[in-house]
Amino acid sequence: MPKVTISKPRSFGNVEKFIEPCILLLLSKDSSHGYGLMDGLGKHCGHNVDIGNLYRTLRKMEKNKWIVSDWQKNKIGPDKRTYKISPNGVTILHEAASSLKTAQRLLSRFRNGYNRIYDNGVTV
Amino acid sequence: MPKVTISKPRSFGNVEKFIEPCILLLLSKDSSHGYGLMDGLGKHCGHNVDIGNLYRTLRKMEKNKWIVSDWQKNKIGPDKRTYKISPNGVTILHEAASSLKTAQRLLSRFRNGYNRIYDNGVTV
DNA sequence: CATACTATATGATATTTACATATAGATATG
DNA sequence: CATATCTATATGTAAATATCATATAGTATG
Repeated sequence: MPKVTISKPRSFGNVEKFIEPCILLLLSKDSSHGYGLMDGLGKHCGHNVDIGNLYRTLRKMEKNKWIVSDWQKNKIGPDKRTYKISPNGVTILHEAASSLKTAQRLLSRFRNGYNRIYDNGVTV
Repeated sequence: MPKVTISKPRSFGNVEKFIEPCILLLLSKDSSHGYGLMDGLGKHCGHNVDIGNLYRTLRKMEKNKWIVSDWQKNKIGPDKRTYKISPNGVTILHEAASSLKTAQRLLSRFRNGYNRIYDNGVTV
Protein backbone atom coordinates (compact mmCIF):
# COMPACT_ATOMS: atom_id res chain seq x y z
CA MET A 1 0.00 0.00 0.00
CA PRO A 2 1.51 3.33 -0.97
CA LYS A 3 2.28 5.60 1.92
CA VAL A 4 0.16 8.75 1.91
CA THR A 5 1.17 11.54 4.22
CA ILE A 6 -1.06 14.48 4.91
CA SER A 7 0.53 17.23 6.92
CA LYS A 8 -0.69 20.67 7.78
CA PRO A 9 0.71 23.71 6.01
CA ARG A 10 3.47 25.58 7.77
CA SER A 11 2.53 28.58 9.82
CA PHE A 12 3.54 32.15 9.06
CA GLY A 13 6.77 33.94 9.80
CA ASN A 14 9.33 31.40 8.68
CA VAL A 15 12.34 33.13 7.20
CA GLU A 16 13.61 31.12 4.28
CA LYS A 17 17.09 29.60 4.68
CA PHE A 18 17.57 31.50 7.94
CA ILE A 19 19.69 28.63 9.21
CA GLU A 20 22.54 29.48 6.83
CA PRO A 21 23.33 33.00 8.04
CA CYS A 22 22.85 31.73 11.60
CA ILE A 23 25.46 29.04 11.02
CA LEU A 24 27.84 31.62 9.55
CA LEU A 25 27.27 33.91 12.53
CA LEU A 26 27.87 31.11 15.05
CA LEU A 27 31.02 29.99 13.23
CA SER A 28 32.22 33.59 13.25
CA LYS A 29 32.35 33.32 17.01
CA ASP A 30 33.78 29.82 17.26
CA SER A 31 34.55 26.85 15.07
CA SER A 32 32.19 24.00 15.76
CA HIS A 33 30.82 20.74 14.46
CA GLY A 34 27.26 20.05 13.28
CA TYR A 35 25.86 18.60 16.45
CA GLY A 36 27.54 21.31 18.50
CA LEU A 37 25.71 24.02 16.57
CA MET A 38 22.30 22.66 17.57
CA ASP A 39 21.90 24.68 20.76
CA GLY A 40 22.84 28.02 19.26
CA LEU A 41 20.73 27.40 16.17
CA GLY A 42 17.77 26.45 18.34
CA LYS A 43 18.00 29.82 20.06
CA HIS A 44 18.47 31.75 16.82
CA CYS A 45 15.69 29.95 14.98
CA GLY A 46 13.24 29.79 17.86
CA HIS A 47 12.86 26.02 17.60
CA ASN A 48 15.05 22.94 17.40
CA VAL A 49 16.37 22.64 13.89
CA ASP A 50 16.11 19.46 11.86
CA ILE A 51 19.40 17.70 12.42
CA GLY A 52 19.31 15.96 9.05
CA ASN A 53 18.85 19.22 7.21
CA LEU A 54 21.58 20.80 9.30
CA TYR A 55 24.17 18.28 8.14
CA ARG A 56 23.01 18.56 4.55
CA THR A 57 23.17 22.35 4.76
CA LEU A 58 26.69 22.23 6.18
CA ARG A 59 27.84 20.03 3.29
CA LYS A 60 26.25 22.39 0.78
CA MET A 61 27.87 25.40 2.43
CA GLU A 62 31.21 23.66 2.31
CA LYS A 63 30.71 22.85 -1.37
CA ASN A 64 30.05 26.58 -1.90
CA LYS A 65 33.26 27.31 0.02
CA TRP A 66 31.56 29.37 2.68
CA ILE A 67 32.96 27.08 5.35
CA VAL A 68 35.74 24.51 5.55
CA SER A 69 35.83 21.35 7.60
CA ASP A 70 38.37 18.98 8.96
CA TRP A 71 37.62 15.57 10.34
CA GLN A 72 38.72 15.08 13.90
CA LYS A 73 39.41 11.54 15.03
CA ASN A 74 38.56 11.60 18.70
CA LYS A 75 39.89 9.26 21.34
CA ILE A 76 36.85 9.94 23.50
CA GLY A 77 33.44 10.13 21.90
CA PRO A 78 32.53 9.82 18.23
CA ASP A 79 34.59 11.54 15.58
CA LYS A 80 33.56 15.06 14.61
CA ARG A 81 33.67 17.11 11.47
CA THR A 82 34.69 20.55 12.67
CA TYR A 83 33.78 23.54 10.55
CA LYS A 84 35.20 27.02 10.42
CA ILE A 85 34.03 30.00 8.38
CA SER A 86 36.04 31.05 5.31
CA PRO A 87 36.66 34.61 4.05
CA ASN A 88 34.13 33.85 1.33
CA GLY A 89 31.66 32.87 4.06
CA VAL A 90 32.16 36.18 5.81
CA THR A 91 31.26 37.96 2.56
CA ILE A 92 28.12 35.85 2.24
CA LEU A 93 27.23 36.61 5.85
CA HIS A 94 27.47 40.34 5.13
CA GLU A 95 25.20 39.95 2.12
CA ALA A 96 22.75 37.85 4.11
CA ALA A 97 22.71 40.37 6.94
CA SER A 98 21.82 43.08 4.46
CA SER A 99 18.96 41.02 3.02
CA LEU A 100 17.71 40.17 6.48
CA LYS A 101 17.73 43.87 7.32
CA THR A 102 15.43 44.44 4.36
CA ALA A 103 13.19 41.68 5.67
CA GLN A 104 13.11 43.45 9.03
CA ARG A 105 12.03 46.65 7.33
CA LEU A 106 9.24 44.87 5.46
CA LEU A 107 8.02 43.17 8.62
CA SER A 108 8.11 46.46 10.42
CA ARG A 109 6.11 48.08 7.62
CA PHE A 110 3.56 45.28 7.87
CA ARG A 111 3.32 45.71 11.62
CA ASN A 112 2.76 49.43 11.36
CA GLY A 113 -0.04 48.90 8.87
CA TYR A 114 -1.53 46.21 11.05
CA ASN A 115 -1.35 48.32 14.19
CA ARG A 116 -2.98 51.26 12.46
CA ILE A 117 -6.04 49.14 11.80
CA TYR A 118 -6.25 46.73 14.70
CA ASP A 119 -4.17 48.08 17.56
CA ASN A 120 -4.96 51.76 17.68
CA GLY A 121 -1.65 52.80 16.21
CA VAL A 122 0.45 51.49 19.07
CA THR A 123 3.80 50.24 17.78
CA VAL A 124 5.50 47.88 20.21
CA MET B 1 15.26 17.46 -26.29
CA PRO B 2 14.26 17.57 -22.65
CA LYS B 3 14.05 21.00 -21.13
CA VAL B 4 16.68 21.56 -18.49
CA THR B 5 16.29 24.59 -16.30
CA ILE B 6 19.06 25.72 -14.05
CA SER B 7 18.14 28.57 -11.78
CA LYS B 8 20.04 30.13 -8.95
CA PRO B 9 18.92 29.52 -5.38
CA ARG B 10 16.80 32.17 -3.79
CA SER B 11 18.56 34.80 -1.76
CA PHE B 12 18.17 35.29 1.96
CA GLY B 13 15.47 37.10 3.85
CA ASN B 14 12.38 35.83 2.11
CA VAL B 15 9.55 35.44 4.59
CA GLU B 16 7.53 32.36 3.76
CA LYS B 17 3.94 32.95 2.73
CA PHE B 18 4.26 36.64 3.59
CA ILE B 19 1.86 37.43 0.75
CA GLU B 20 -1.08 35.94 2.66
CA PRO B 21 -1.07 38.22 5.71
CA CYS B 22 -0.33 41.13 3.38
CA ILE B 23 -3.43 40.30 1.35
CA LEU B 24 -5.49 40.07 4.54
CA LEU B 25 -4.14 43.41 5.72
CA LEU B 26 -4.86 45.13 2.41
CA LEU B 27 -8.37 43.66 2.29
CA SER B 28 -8.91 44.89 5.85
CA LYS B 29 -8.59 48.40 4.46
CA ASP B 30 -10.55 47.90 1.27
CA SER B 31 -12.12 45.16 -0.77
CA SER B 32 -10.23 44.58 -3.99
CA HIS B 33 -9.64 42.19 -6.85
CA GLY B 34 -6.45 40.25 -7.60
CA TYR B 35 -4.89 42.56 -10.10
CA GLY B 36 -5.80 45.56 -7.97
CA LEU B 37 -3.80 44.17 -5.05
CA MET B 38 -0.58 44.13 -7.08
CA ASP B 39 0.60 47.64 -6.18
CA GLY B 40 0.04 47.31 -2.47
CA LEU B 41 1.58 43.86 -2.38
CA GLY B 42 4.60 45.11 -4.30
CA LYS B 43 5.21 47.69 -1.61
CA HIS B 44 4.64 45.27 1.25
CA CYS B 45 6.78 42.52 -0.24
CA GLY B 46 9.54 44.76 -1.58
CA HIS B 47 9.22 43.39 -5.10
CA ASN B 48 6.54 42.75 -7.69
CA VAL B 49 4.74 39.58 -6.71
CA ASP B 50 4.16 36.72 -9.13
CA ILE B 51 0.71 37.34 -10.53
CA GLY B 52 0.01 33.66 -11.14
CA ASN B 53 0.94 32.85 -7.59
CA LEU B 54 -1.28 35.70 -6.38
CA TYR B 55 -4.38 34.32 -8.07
CA ARG B 56 -3.68 30.81 -6.85
CA THR B 57 -3.16 32.11 -3.32
CA LEU B 58 -6.44 34.04 -3.44
CA ARG B 59 -8.32 30.91 -4.49
CA LYS B 60 -6.70 28.92 -1.71
CA MET B 61 -7.55 31.61 0.83
CA GLU B 62 -11.13 31.61 -0.34
CA LYS B 63 -11.28 27.83 -0.06
CA ASN B 64 -10.05 28.26 3.54
CA LYS B 65 -12.81 30.83 4.06
CA TRP B 66 -10.41 33.63 4.98
CA ILE B 67 -11.82 35.75 2.18
CA VAL B 68 -14.97 35.73 0.06
CA SER B 69 -15.34 36.80 -3.53
CA ASP B 70 -18.06 37.87 -5.85
CA TRP B 71 -17.73 38.08 -9.59
CA GLN B 72 -18.40 41.49 -11.00
CA LYS B 73 -19.54 41.71 -14.58
CA ASN B 74 -18.20 45.02 -15.76
CA LYS B 75 -19.62 47.08 -18.60
CA ILE B 76 -16.21 48.72 -19.05
CA GLY B 77 -13.04 46.68 -18.84
CA PRO B 78 -12.68 42.97 -18.10
CA ASP B 79 -14.76 41.35 -15.39
CA LYS B 80 -13.27 41.23 -11.91
CA ARG B 81 -13.45 38.87 -8.99
CA THR B 82 -13.68 41.14 -5.98
CA TYR B 83 -12.55 39.81 -2.63
CA LYS B 84 -13.35 40.92 0.88
CA ILE B 85 -11.96 39.62 4.16
CA SER B 86 -14.15 37.38 6.33
CA PRO B 87 -14.31 37.30 10.16
CA ASN B 88 -12.35 34.07 9.93
CA GLY B 89 -9.76 35.91 7.87
CA VAL B 90 -9.40 38.58 10.55
CA THR B 91 -8.65 35.86 13.09
CA ILE B 92 -6.01 34.39 10.78
CA LEU B 93 -4.53 37.84 10.30
CA HIS B 94 -4.19 38.26 14.06
CA GLU B 95 -2.46 34.88 14.31
CA ALA B 96 -0.17 35.72 11.40
CA ALA B 97 0.70 39.09 12.93
CA SER B 98 1.71 37.34 16.10
CA SER B 99 3.92 34.86 14.22
CA LEU B 100 5.48 37.67 12.21
CA LYS B 101 6.25 39.47 15.44
CA THR B 102 8.18 36.41 16.57
CA ALA B 103 10.06 36.50 13.27
CA GLN B 104 10.90 40.14 13.93
CA ARG B 105 12.32 39.20 17.32
CA LEU B 106 14.47 36.44 15.80
CA LEU B 107 15.76 38.75 13.09
CA SER B 108 16.51 41.36 15.68
CA ARG B 109 18.38 38.80 17.76
CA PHE B 110 20.40 37.81 14.70
CA ARG B 111 21.19 41.43 13.95
CA ASN B 112 22.39 42.12 17.47
CA GLY B 113 24.70 39.12 17.33
CA TYR B 114 25.95 40.17 13.93
CA ASN B 115 26.56 43.76 14.99
CA ARG B 116 28.43 42.64 18.08
CA ILE B 117 30.95 40.89 15.87
CA TYR B 118 31.12 42.93 12.70
CA ASP B 119 29.71 46.39 13.39
CA ASN B 120 31.18 47.36 16.71
CA GLY B 121 27.95 46.79 18.59
CA VAL B 122 26.00 49.51 16.85
CA THR B 123 22.35 48.56 16.54
CA VAL B 124 20.53 50.47 13.82
C1' DC C 1 -3.54 46.67 -36.68
C1' DA C 2 0.05 45.89 -33.62
C1' DT C 3 1.34 46.70 -29.07
C1' DA C 4 0.46 47.35 -24.34
C1' DC C 5 -2.53 47.13 -20.40
C1' DT C 6 -6.17 45.08 -17.46
C1' DA C 7 -7.76 40.79 -15.65
C1' DT C 8 -7.94 35.84 -14.37
C1' DA C 9 -6.05 31.40 -14.51
C1' DT C 10 -3.33 26.83 -15.09
C1' DG C 11 0.95 23.72 -16.13
C1' DA C 12 5.36 22.43 -15.09
C1' DT C 13 9.34 22.67 -12.56
C1' DA C 14 12.70 24.16 -8.99
C1' DT C 15 13.63 25.04 -4.30
C1' DT C 16 13.17 24.43 0.46
C1' DT C 17 11.54 22.11 4.50
C1' DA C 18 9.84 18.17 7.24
C1' DC C 19 9.67 13.57 8.59
C1' DA C 20 11.72 9.10 8.71
C1' DT C 21 15.41 6.03 8.93
C1' DA C 22 20.42 4.20 9.15
C1' DT C 23 24.80 3.80 11.42
C1' DA C 24 27.94 3.59 15.30
C1' DG C 25 30.62 4.52 19.41
C1' DA C 26 29.96 6.26 24.29
C1' DT C 27 27.74 6.56 28.56
C1' DA C 28 24.38 5.88 32.00
C1' DT C 29 21.02 2.96 34.67
C1' DG C 30 18.61 -0.73 36.59
C1' DC D 1 25.24 -6.99 31.23
C1' DA D 2 21.37 -5.71 28.68
C1' DT D 3 19.20 -1.88 27.07
C1' DA D 4 18.26 2.75 26.82
C1' DT D 5 19.94 7.29 25.92
C1' DC D 6 23.26 10.55 24.22
C1' DT D 7 26.67 12.16 20.86
C1' DA D 8 27.61 12.38 16.05
C1' DT D 9 27.02 12.15 10.98
C1' DA D 10 24.31 11.08 7.14
C1' DT D 11 20.71 9.73 3.38
C1' DG D 12 15.83 8.74 1.38
C1' DT D 13 11.51 10.44 0.46
C1' DA D 14 7.82 13.37 0.23
C1' DA D 15 5.32 17.61 1.20
C1' DA D 16 5.00 22.57 0.99
C1' DT D 17 6.18 26.64 -1.33
C1' DA D 18 8.00 29.60 -5.04
C1' DT D 19 9.17 30.59 -9.78
C1' DC D 20 8.81 30.64 -14.62
C1' DA D 21 6.06 29.97 -18.56
C1' DT D 22 1.92 29.99 -21.02
C1' DA D 23 -3.24 30.60 -22.14
C1' DT D 24 -7.25 33.49 -22.69
C1' DA D 25 -9.81 37.66 -23.59
C1' DG D 26 -11.45 42.36 -23.54
C1' DT D 27 -9.83 47.34 -23.89
C1' DA D 28 -7.13 51.23 -24.95
C1' DT D 29 -3.74 53.78 -27.81
C1' DG D 30 -0.74 55.35 -31.27
